Amino acid sequence: MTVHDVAARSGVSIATVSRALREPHRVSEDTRDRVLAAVRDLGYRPNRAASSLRRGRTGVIALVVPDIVNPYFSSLTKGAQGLSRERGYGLVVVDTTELAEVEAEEIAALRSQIDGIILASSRLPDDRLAEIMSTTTCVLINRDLSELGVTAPTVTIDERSGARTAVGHLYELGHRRIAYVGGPERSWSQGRRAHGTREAAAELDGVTLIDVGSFAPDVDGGRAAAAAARDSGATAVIAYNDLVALGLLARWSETGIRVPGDVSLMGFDNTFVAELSSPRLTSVGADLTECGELAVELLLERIDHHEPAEAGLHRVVTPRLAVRDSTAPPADADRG
Amino acid sequence: MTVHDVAARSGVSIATVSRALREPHRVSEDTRDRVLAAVRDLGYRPNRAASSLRRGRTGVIALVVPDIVNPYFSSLTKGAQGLSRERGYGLVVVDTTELAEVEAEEIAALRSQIDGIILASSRLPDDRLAEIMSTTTCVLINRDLSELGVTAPTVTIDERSGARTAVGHLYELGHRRIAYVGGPERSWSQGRRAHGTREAAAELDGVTLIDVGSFAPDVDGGRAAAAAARDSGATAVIAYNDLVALGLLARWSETGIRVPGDVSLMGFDNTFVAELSSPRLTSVGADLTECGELAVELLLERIDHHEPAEAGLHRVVTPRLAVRDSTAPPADADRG
DNA sequence: TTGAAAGCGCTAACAT
DNA sequence: ATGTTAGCGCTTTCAA
Repeated sequence: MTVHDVAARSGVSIATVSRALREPHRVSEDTRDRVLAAVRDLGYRPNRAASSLRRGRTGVIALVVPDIVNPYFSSLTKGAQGLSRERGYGLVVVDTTELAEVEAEEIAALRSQIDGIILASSRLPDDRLAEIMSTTTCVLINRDLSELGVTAPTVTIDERSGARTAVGHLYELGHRRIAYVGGPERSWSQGRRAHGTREAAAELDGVTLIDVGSFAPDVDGGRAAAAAARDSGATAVIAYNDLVALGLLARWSETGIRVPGDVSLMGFDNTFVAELSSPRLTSVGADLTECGELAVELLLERIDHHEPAEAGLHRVVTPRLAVRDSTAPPADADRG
Repeated sequence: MTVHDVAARSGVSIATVSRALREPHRVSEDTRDRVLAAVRDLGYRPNRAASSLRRGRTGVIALVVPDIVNPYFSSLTKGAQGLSRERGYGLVVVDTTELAEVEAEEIAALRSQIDGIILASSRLPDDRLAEIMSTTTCVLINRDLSELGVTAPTVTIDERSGARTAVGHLYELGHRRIAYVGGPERSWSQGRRAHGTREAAAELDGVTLIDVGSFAPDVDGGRAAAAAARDSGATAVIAYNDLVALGLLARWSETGIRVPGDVSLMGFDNTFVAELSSPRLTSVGADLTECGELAVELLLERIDHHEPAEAGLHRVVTPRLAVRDSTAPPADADRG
């Protein structure tokens, strides 16, 4: 099935077939109808390879994530996939298994074969990333190179706002002694979240924030932090993410500590795992599906309208609070 | 960067450049070295669109899944992605959001633009699927059309074996009254798992299996089934999948029923969520990453060696038991 | 072992 | 409004 078949069937030239498909308005209504009818009848689909070769565009974009099994990234992927499909673009997903080398290699391999790349939570150092940004059409998620003078389209989550929301929620419940169980020190989100909680606590009357330290960003990290978090004497604990919170919850439940009876607990990210436990986790997080969509939108804007990597191509997503069952007023609330 | 640049730099014709890359053995060692050096120096990468157009192959395969956020499918995706990358193929991921229509439409759109498709847990009816199989290079995961006379490459999980393993594990612990909380009636896995548990129970001395009914395959389904499962009087419960098990666990914990103290609990699939709870879930499941890899392997075999859709292109993966903390001997074990 | 040349299917100038 | 035509970059006969 080629343009020739369609042309023959509808009695026009192949150029008209191509036009009827790509620029319908540049063709008379009559011919257009005939061509489109032939297209339908024959089940014709333009050959993407030929089109790509000629146009210099592939109609494919890539999404690079550290770990697709992580619900954070699979949600992002879902959003990106949905919108790119809607816009007629193919989405190639690359899982780097958290390895910066794999990421760099894949980006290099993909660069010339696709129209653009979305890099989610890149594990690459700033300088390598800046270099890539200058030679590739791409959008960053969870990364901001503006301090480096590199102005790239980005989707970021306002982690500080999220941290404030988390602390504020606990404050309003009556908590004054709050612990924060941190994630990996080098993590971008961890920096923002730790800073945000500290800052929010400092601005609130009589709130003490205890930093429990850095832990692995998974259930085991949470389990490892459980004792220290409890010993901090806090009436409420904020975990680096939902998985860490679940780890805390699991370990505490094994040692007889009740949530929210003895201590309130909050997660970050509000992924679906927050709904899995008992009590269900109160969590604050951005709509990751939306983040994925925004990234695609930004990228396609840049691709379709040939927009340069100007400033203004930023989207900041504000995390929202999902109150569930793991937070409640502190036990001594009515006494205090 | 084109073949011409490389040709010029290494003093050969473009044909030789192409050969040095695609059929190294058909080029003298000397020239080959020179060409490859030029390739490296220039950072040349063959243009995929041009190559595709000429060869009639795209070097891209697609993976179609109902829901990428479901850990079952994200694990599958991870495996498929890893192997296809290793083999030099791009992987386009499509999330159908559980909609058969979207699935059908996407398959039609992709068909001519890629080398093959992997359909995971297709939501399409048998006849539609059979039709697709006959006109497309593809591999099925979790589906078997052989009863329909359609012989397609498939990766299936031996659900019956898994069910036997689950029942056997509980039997050995001393359980004799076992309940099964089923998933959606129309689900392929549900049929096999329900049947397998029933069968295994029938073969074991004095085991009663109670079918609690069909529920949604998620946490809410588990919560909804909690009372009925408990009222069945079983000393152990097998859930349709890990999420359902987690729902049972959560609801029970809220109503004062202890696991495994009062009742043992097993999940299916052994996804990462089984590690999230307290107690951690004993679960039986196949290595989904491996299933994804197998599917890619099967598909590439078919693509690369032009193998017809012969029988023999089947892989059956046997689920393995992961014993964690949610199963233990029944409370009256030493009394009985 | 290497080179010359045809063309994969499409799009976009250019011509009518 | 429509047709003619020249390639996009590569692979692959065919010839040398």
